[in-house]
Order: sequence, then C-alpha cells, then structure tokens
Amino acid sequence: MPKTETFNREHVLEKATEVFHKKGYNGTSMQDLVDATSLNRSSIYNSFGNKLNMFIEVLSYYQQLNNSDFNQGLSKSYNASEAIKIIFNINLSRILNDNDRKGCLIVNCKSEMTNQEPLITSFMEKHQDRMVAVLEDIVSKGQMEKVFNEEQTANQYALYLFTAIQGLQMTGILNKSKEDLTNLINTILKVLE
Amino acid sequence: MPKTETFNREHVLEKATEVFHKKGYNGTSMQDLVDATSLNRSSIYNSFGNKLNMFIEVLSYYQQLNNSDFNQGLSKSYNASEAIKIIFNINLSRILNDNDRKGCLIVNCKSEMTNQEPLITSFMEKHQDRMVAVLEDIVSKGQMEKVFNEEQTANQYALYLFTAIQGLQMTGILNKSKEDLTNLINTILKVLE
DNA sequence: TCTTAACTGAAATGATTGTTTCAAATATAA
DNA sequence: TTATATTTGAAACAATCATTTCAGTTAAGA
Repeated sequence: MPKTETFNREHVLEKATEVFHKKGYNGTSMQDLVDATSLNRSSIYNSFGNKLNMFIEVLSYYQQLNNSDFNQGLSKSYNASEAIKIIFNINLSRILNDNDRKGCLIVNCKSEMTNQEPLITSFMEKHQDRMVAVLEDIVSKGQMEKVFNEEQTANQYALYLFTAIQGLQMTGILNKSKEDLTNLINTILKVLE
Repeated sequence: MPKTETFNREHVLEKATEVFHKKGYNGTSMQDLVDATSLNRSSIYNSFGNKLNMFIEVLSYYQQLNNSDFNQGLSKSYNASEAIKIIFNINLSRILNDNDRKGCLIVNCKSEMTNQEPLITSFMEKHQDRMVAVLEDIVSKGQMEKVFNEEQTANQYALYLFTAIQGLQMTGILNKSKEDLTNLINTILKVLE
C-alpha cells in the first residue's frame, strides 16, 4: 500500500553531510539542506524528523565512512607499527585533500555542540570510547610484539594517540605542508618506540 | 563636544566573550549580546560595528587574557623544561575549571569559521605563528641547555607542541580526569627529553 | 548658557529561521 | 481497477535574525 521513498537516502545523506561539514550545524539552514539535497522541505521532515535528528544521522554516516576507511587500511597491516602509521596516514591524506579547510566534521561538532546538546555529548563519548578501544588494541599488540615500549599502559597510549589525532586535525586546517605534517606524525609516534 | 562612552568597554567585552564562548559565533544572536552586556542595540552597533567585528574584538580580548596568563607563568620559570610544563599546566587547570565543557574559544572558532571568514583565517594564522614562535624560543633554549634533545629542530618541536595543546584542549572537553590528563601531558613531553 | 556631536532607547526594517499544514500526486496490495 | 497509506509540492506559520532608523537625551567646548 505505501508509496515507497523515491529518493536515495544515502545520496541525500551525502549531500547533507557536505553542507553541514562546510558550514557547521548552526551555520546551516533548512533552506541550505533543501537546496543541497533537492528534496522537498516536507520530505526532509518526514524522513528525518527535524534538523538535529538529520544532523545526527549525518554524523553517523560520516563516522561510518571514516570507519570503513580505517578498517580497509588496517586489514592490510601486518603489524602494530604499520597499523598506527596507516591510521595517521589516512588522516594525513584527508588533510591534504581538504582544500576548503573544513577540518574534521566530528571534531568541529564536538567543539560546537558538545556543551549544548545532550545527544551530541553522548555521541562524542561513544566516539571517543570506540576510537580509544581500537587504538588500545593496536598498541597492546605492539607491546606484546615488543615493537612498542611499555612505559605507559596501552590505554594511556591510546588516549595520547586519540589526542594527537585531534590535534593533527586542528593543525591540518591551516597547515597543508606534507613535509611538516609527516614530520609532525613521526614526532608524535616517537614516544611509542 | 562629544559625549563619551558611559559603559566600561572591557566589562562589555568580558560579558560578550562569555556568550560567544558558550554558544559559538553562529549560535549567538544579537539579542543574546544585548541581554548579556545590558547595552542597547544601537550602542553595540555604534561601538563595535557589527556582529563579526565585535566577535573579532572578543577573540583578541580572549587571546590577550591567555597571553598574560602565560607571561605571568613564564616569568616564574627558571629553565626551559619548567617553562613548557607551566604552559601545559595552565592549560590543564583551565580544562579542569571548564565545568560547562566550552573548550577553548580560539580552537572552537578555528573549527567553526576558518573556512568561512577571511578575517578569522588571518587571525588564526597570526595566532599560530605567535604560539609557535613562543614555543620555539623555549625549545631552543632547552636544547642549548641540553635538557631537550636535538633530534628535531626547535621549530619542528614547536609545531608538535602547538598541535598537542590543541589536541589536549579537544580531549579536555569530555575528559576531566586530572590523573589521565596529567599522564597525557607527561607522555606528550617525553619526546623532548 | 548655548551649541553641537555623540550616545541612548525603542521601534521598525525586511530577510531568514525551523517547522507545520494540507491538498494533490503516487505507487503498492488487494 | 480500486482502495489506501505515504510521499510530495507549495504555501504559510510565528519567531527570530542582523541591522537601521530616528527622536530624545546627554555631556563637553565655546
């Protein structure tokens, strides 16, 4: 009986992500989203509820894209040291390709909304837990393989790496020198040796 | 002949800074600023031009406060290693006192507006140059004093430290554990030894 | 004291905000 | 083909947006 959705939901999310990424949550209007998705106003409200809900779907979509990039890269790594380098190199190439200085959508959102929207706060807490868990796993393996030192616990190093990635993403907004950034990453990773 | 400003400009900037810091640039309305400063609409436009101009004055005001904190701390340091630790400890105590998870206004603004407002872009470039110069100075002294290694140039370490501070500020939005953050800072500084 | 230029207060500007409404169009299941 | 649930399009909603206007108040120089 129901008429099914005629638009491609993923394509709509992709377009909405572009806008939110470029302009931020508060800088994006419903009209911007209508224009970008070429969807009707009421279709957006019908399918996504409201602006905040749509944004949360966008965040998840963006996070999922990031994750599959990481997983794809990590599947090719044969040791912990390689794995960490792959994660940082993925971030490096994102920075170098980010010609319009948008930065990372998740970091941007964390600084814009974590203190305003409880739904965003818990998203960010889960995001950090997930990222730290992934990093902790890798560091832990590296410590067993004796390629990383054990001066700090794997969990402590994981929080350090998570922090470094956020810092790298912030620095990468203005600094696009591949040489500088590569050197920066080497310095960051030195402490693990 | 002119009637002079009756309000205290610094007090107004302080109140405006609070609002912008809490809600971000796009999240703050002129009405918010009128309420916070208890200044009349037209007085604000008379004295600050427009919203963006007022925000830029707020940014400078905030930056100036930060700088005087740093200078006050650094004047008490007797070597380079102390100096770096003081800078990180100032950041640490700011994080621990930031009960409403606002983060750093400059970092927030960098991620919200650098790709949208040329005036902000150049502010951020100058800010980075200034911070890196200060850090480079300290690292350079530390290398001469042989308390820091010379595996990287002072400038490279300065960019690393600048990046680490930004990362620390991002992590500090959600993580307020003094133990975790102190450990994190120690890990960050280890590479200099 | 008078003039003058700046400041102040309140109201009004038109544009834009997020969201709702509702009739018309549509596609599926019977 | 018909009944039905859903999507769609366009218009309308009140609220809020940043900014302007302007008459009235104020204080300093002559």
